[in-house]
Amino acid sequence: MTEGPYRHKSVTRLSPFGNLSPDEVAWLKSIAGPMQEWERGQVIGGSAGKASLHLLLEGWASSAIILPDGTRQLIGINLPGDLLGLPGLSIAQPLDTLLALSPVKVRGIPVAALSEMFSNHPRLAAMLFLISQEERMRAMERLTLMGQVEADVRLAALLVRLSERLGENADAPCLDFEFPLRQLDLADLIGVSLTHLNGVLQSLRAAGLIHLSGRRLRIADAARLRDFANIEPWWPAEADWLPDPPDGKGHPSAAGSTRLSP
Amino acid sequence: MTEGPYRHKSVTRLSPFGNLSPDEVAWLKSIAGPMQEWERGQVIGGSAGKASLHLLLEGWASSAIILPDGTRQLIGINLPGDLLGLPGLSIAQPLDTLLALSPVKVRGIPVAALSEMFSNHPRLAAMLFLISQEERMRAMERLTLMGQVEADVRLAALLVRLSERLGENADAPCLDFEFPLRQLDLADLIGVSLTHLNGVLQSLRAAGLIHLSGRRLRIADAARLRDFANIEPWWPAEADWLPDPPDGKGHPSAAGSTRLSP
DNA sequence: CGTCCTCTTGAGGATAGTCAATTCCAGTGG
DNA sequence: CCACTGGAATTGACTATCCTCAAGAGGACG
Repeated sequence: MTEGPYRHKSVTRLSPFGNLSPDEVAWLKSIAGPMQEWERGQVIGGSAGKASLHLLLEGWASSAIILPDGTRQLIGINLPGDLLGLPGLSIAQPLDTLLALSPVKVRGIPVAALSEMFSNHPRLAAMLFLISQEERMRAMERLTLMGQVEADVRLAALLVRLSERLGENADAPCLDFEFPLRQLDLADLIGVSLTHLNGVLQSLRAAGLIHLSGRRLRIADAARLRDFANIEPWWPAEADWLPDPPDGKGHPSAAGSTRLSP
Repeated sequence: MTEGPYRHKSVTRLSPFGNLSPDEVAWLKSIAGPMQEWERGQVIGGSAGKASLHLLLEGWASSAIILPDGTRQLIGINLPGDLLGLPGLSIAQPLDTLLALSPVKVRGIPVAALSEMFSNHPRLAAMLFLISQEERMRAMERLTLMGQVEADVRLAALLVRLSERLGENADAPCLDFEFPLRQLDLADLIGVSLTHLNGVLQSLRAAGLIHLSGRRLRIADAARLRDFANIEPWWPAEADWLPDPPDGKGHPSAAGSTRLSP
């Protein structure tokens, strides 16, 4: 029972890049603080403006940048297993705020653990590095969509990526799932007004691409939705360059093969 | 003379987070491949679609995502000292292309060097990790501006951040500098059409905020420009958690103090 | 049965895109 | 010295996406 939450919530986010050794798993289990819970709409960590690291165990969250006039941009959707707060480490006055998009459970991670990870667990550090690059690439894609395509395509792309991530463990997009976001959250994700988002949502519904009601989303026509969004499936890289695991189990060249072999 | 380029082109990008030990500097000097040059508009590395790492020595570059219809989004501006291509490591089929915005000089970095860095130079790895987080945060800010403010403010913000980065070494924004970008590049950076960008540029000129002509940009009123852009100055974090340098020179708690002490 | 949150719809207006034509300017060659 | 050339910058007219303001409807919950 103590193994369960770790296998499924935190370690799975690292394991796509290589199987973890027992030492690595044990260390990961040792660094997280006590469980905390936050309600939808609350700031994870209690207050904005100071850096903190949190491992998301349950629920959906988002990093948001809130402008002086109160408007906000949601950067992306964070799912269980994600490590929240890394970008804030790089800047003296953090720009972003961690918001709970649904009721969430998190565990704090002390920043000192990062130092220990880089010193004593180089392979874990490299995996975390890769995950961060992946999230950076996701932000780049969202930036591109924001600048180059219209709101309806942006919304479709957001939903496609979300269904892909939710289906990661099954190696297939998840087509029917709990959907805690409000329309205002979607509007702040794709950068349009609530009024306009509503119209865009209606058009996707009218086209028979999605069904959204009662906090549940069903993707009615995944092929046409992806076609409309005009994006390719997202495959993680084969990370064949990672350092050896400390105990020598498994060849690094075999790392990541579990997900990528079709 | 062999020391010079490294001090000013590659190592300066890492040193804000802590002074480098001789070992670290020597290792950094050993990993880069031969110098390559590319013309403005060319794809650094020769062709899009395959991951590669390059250290930018001279000129301006940009990571771009090019959509099937030919439109492109420039993610950000890369300056000498930047390491290009990191996000591409995380995804099997890279989304982005590295473009030369001016004539550039780069040196290739083998991916295997990353593995060695994580294993044998943990402090350098942690610094590179932090730099990546900083670039991720920059992408997040640009995403926010794209979604929440209008084109003229986006352009102002872009120029403010650029002047800050160009003046990093002097601890003050650079207000008068060579500016190799074409208006089409600016348009693809802030996500508007060339026609519209031209109008926005005119309005900034008419307001007396900037002077741009003949491949040179002068910021005429830095205070009002920043006020118009509505952004705070960007200060790197004090990275007081980095692992110790291998030879024990200098305390980690003093790392980064050189830039942040006013 | 009211209250609050959320979702929905409409009208008018501002921001930004497309299309098209013109000017400017640095090279380049006659 | 001057026409030719191609990239870059500029301008205008028209259209479309998107925003603001406003009002109303549905639903959960006390």
